[in-house]
Amino acid sequence: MPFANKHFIMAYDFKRIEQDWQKYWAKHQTFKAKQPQDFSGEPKPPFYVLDMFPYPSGAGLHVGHPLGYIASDIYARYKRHSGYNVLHPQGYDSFGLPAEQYAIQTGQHPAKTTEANIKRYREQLDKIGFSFDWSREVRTSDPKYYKWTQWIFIQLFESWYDEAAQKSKPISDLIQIFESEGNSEVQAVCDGDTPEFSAEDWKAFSDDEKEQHLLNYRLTYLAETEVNWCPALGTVLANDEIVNGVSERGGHTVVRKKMKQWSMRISAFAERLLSGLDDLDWSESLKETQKNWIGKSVGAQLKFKIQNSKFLIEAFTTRPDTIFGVSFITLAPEHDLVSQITTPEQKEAVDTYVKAAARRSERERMADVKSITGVFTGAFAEHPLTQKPIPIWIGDYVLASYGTGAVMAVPCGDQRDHDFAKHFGIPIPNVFQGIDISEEAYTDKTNTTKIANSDFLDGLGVLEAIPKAIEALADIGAGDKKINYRLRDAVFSRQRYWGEPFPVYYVNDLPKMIAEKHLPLKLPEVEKYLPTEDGAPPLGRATEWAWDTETNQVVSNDKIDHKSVFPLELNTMPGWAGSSWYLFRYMEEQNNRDQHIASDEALNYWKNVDLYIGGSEHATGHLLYSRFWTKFLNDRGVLPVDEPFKKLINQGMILGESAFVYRYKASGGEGRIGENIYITYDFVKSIKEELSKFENIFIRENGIFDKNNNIIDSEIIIKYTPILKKIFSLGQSNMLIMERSFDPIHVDVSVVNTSNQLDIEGLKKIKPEFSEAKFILSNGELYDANSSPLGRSGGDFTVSREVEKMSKSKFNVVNPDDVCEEYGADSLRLYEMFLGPIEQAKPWNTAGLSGVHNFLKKLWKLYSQASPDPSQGGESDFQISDEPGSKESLKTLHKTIKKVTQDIEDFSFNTSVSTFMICVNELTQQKCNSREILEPLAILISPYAPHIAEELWEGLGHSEGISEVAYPKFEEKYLKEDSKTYPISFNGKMRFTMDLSLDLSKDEIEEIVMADERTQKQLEGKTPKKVIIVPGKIVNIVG
RNA sequence: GCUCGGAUGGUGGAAUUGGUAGACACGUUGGACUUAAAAUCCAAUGACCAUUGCGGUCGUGCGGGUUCAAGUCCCGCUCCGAGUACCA
Repeated sequence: MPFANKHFIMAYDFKRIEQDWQKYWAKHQTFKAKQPQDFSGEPKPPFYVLDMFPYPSGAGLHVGHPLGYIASDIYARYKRHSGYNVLHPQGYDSFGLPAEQYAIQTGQHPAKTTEANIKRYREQLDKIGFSFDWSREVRTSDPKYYKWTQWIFIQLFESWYDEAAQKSKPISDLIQIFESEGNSEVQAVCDGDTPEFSAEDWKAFSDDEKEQHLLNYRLTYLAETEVNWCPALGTVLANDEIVNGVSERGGHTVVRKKMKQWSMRISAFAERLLSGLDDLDWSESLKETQKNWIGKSVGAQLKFKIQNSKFLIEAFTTRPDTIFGVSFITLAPEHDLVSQITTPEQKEAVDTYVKAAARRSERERMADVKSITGVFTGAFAEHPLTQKPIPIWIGDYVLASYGTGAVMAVPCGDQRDHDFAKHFGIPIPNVFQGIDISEEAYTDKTNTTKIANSDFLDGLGVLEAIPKAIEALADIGAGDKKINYRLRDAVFSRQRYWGEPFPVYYVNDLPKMIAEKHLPLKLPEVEKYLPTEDGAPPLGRATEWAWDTETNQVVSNDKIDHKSVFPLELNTMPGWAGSSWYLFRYMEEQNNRDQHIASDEALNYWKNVDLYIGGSEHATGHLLYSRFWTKFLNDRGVLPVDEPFKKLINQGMILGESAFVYRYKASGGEGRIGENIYITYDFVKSIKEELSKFENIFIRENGIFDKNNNIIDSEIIIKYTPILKKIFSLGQSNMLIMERSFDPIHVDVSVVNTSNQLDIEGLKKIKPEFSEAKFILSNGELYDANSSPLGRSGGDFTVSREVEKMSKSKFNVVNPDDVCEEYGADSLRLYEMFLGPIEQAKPWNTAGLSGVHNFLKKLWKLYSQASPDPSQGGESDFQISDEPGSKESLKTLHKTIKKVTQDIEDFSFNTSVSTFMICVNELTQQKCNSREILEPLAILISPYAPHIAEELWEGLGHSEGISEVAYPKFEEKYLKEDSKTYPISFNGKMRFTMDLSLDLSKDEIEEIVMADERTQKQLEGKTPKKVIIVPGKIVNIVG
């Protein structure tokens, strides 16, 4: 902490207390969850509280990370007090890109850095006093763990999806069906271009052909998918690694290119992923996000013949009723047919366009609605009902990965089609009765809209026309009803080193699985973590990366003979592989994990996560993938549940308050002062305000002028003239100052105090580039390397602040270790909760910590009237009376029990901290030291501030820890009120209050209120029109 | 662009089912204690007007609406944040 070198003598010695109890918990394994077989008598009901999987980054934890952990810890501790056997584990999602990037830069093995990062994470977590059961820790990069990730991959490979049964089934079942009846009848989810075959055909296929066909059905399969390819780096980039269309590292061009990759057939589960949401206790907004992501839409898939060609274009539409309004078709530039149907005259234009489109990211294309681009292919499709020719265009607003990559464009009914048609002068036929579509499309879908100019659909409402149109199209084989999902199959290959290897080798280019008993297939060693020179993934650098099918071992690549030794897969799995099933691994204890994900007893006992807390940024990634894998593993009998997380709470982000110093930048060639002058923000702020009036300012020997050479005589300028002259005294007689003369530069928040003053020497210590810098202080003095830091003449140097995401690169990270050091873990825990609602984003402000810290001191005092000085080795001197609590104190206590219990159930932790503050303030006022009150209070607060609670509990004379003591019971009788302070309002405005008995009837209240002289004064003799009385709430007199 | 959130004093936030806006803290100011500082305690603190006192007007991002009563419900906007399919 800035400038903090204070040693207070405090009665509440949090350092000693927190260390002692953290040791005690570790020694007694206080938070170790029991397995069902561990209970000798009556078993406790299970309750599973889980935090989202942390990635152990090199930066360590900042105060934003523990927010969710503290909330879940409070809930877990509360559940222990309420008699549950709580499973509250923690582990690491330890595969990932950052470790690999670091490995590329430094050559260090990612396993090594990951190990070090985990160690640091653990130290930081331990200091906060979480009630984690560490005996069950998992790490995704541990071969004992990823053995089972690989195993699940194999199960997916060995499965297909039976659409009729809505269930995944073993692939052997499908083979049987193929043998007996071919594939024409089976309702299986498969690739769009799967050809039909009979039982005879099947039997006649070679083994390789059979395998080729089965790949169309397997739940994980190889397919051509588009990736962001960076030729210069020879690798595929994440969208994250692309900034403004070029690679973040090096700024190289990125193009989209097709690559053969593993995919997961998550789309098969779309309907179940959607309907399963209904039974989940998740926030409506999160469910809504998933619903929209899955994107179910009902419509028709239409086929358009292409004139003079054997090809068909398939397009999905939700508006088959507008079929007579089609005036063109747009294909995605990547669409397979583009090269086949483009006419020679249009070839050049189309090729150019396709190339340009490949350079734009999908997101860019989606976001950009303003520029309308496209090219005519020269080809025409045929309208299925009118046989009229329809021009085929390509346009980058159509995405290849969405639907069929083709749009049947109806400009009168869709705004983008309308814009496109207008831009290229394509006709816009109107199919709506009495609607003007000359300016914009008409997108209303209600039945009151009647269809026109549409042959047999004329006069029908939209909702009646849709089925009729589908029927007509189906009759001539041009289309059918179809449910479409936006959700696409998930690409599962990564061209990375630091991930799970696929348990796959290739025979004749066809993938074969390594037998389960030979798992795990361990990650090989490589000399560099970069892709190979010819663009293969990093595993292409491994010299020992071939599979010997006779010895069932990884052997040297030299031995590859494609007879018994085959090449292994070079890609690795994505981050979400390990995190999609980790919750089930925790259910089993470490020593019983070899033979399975977890034992059936464990899986059946814990079932799924009762409470999951994590960020909403996982809404469409992790939370969808893990639901998918859970459903799959449930289908295949591995898991007893089909949803992973019953209740889910999203934690908001904690933002950082970045600090900026302002560097003077000489501009326009007029300034020759070094670039290393920093100016206090008070000054920059004032001068910037002035600049908004004058645009820029010239400083000359004879005064300060605006750009028209008029002397400026503003107050501020006069005030700052000495400083301005000082800044520029270094030689220039003619200086220009403009808005951009002051560059904000991030500085570390640790060298700035709560009054926004910079510790210049501190900054120089951590940032050597500032050692020669000159600082202009608020009193106009110059502070530089030559002037003695001790000789400062009272001037401050201030910074400006801005709320931003907390990140290392913005130097606004606050480390929880520092907070624990200065205020203690209990203060940190309380403060993180006190900051605001758990689900809301909020800025971190260290200054506020003293509030909760003071509260803990007051709490301590309540129990120990006169504690001796702990630095003298004094024991806590608790002053507890065995007298019963006063009526008042009992009321305070029970009010607190009621509110805090309700708050925990509602995850409203910030308000419970306030409630504790009110409670302690009241009890202090009441001079309460009764055991009857203070014992339940210690239990109430123990989920929030467990260390102090344990210490108080011990001080109260208990030898067993507090963590499983029964939670206090609320009793209504202590809160009984017999009167209420009524607000008396006139026309809705409160004017005064009156204490009235709650036994009074409406009429009695009215009588008393009307008789009051204040009422008469307000009414000024007038008779009120109406008097509204809500007993127990309010009186409103309407005049 | 699309999807999902959010906006209340100088700051973080509170406010049950529509019923006393600003609880609880931070900060600031003043005071007590002290040689002094820290710590601690007490008081004031939405803005404006009035003031000896009583009091009054405005006020929950903006513009409308419903209601006896709106931070809360409805309609239309503005700005900010997250996600957008290879960051985790």
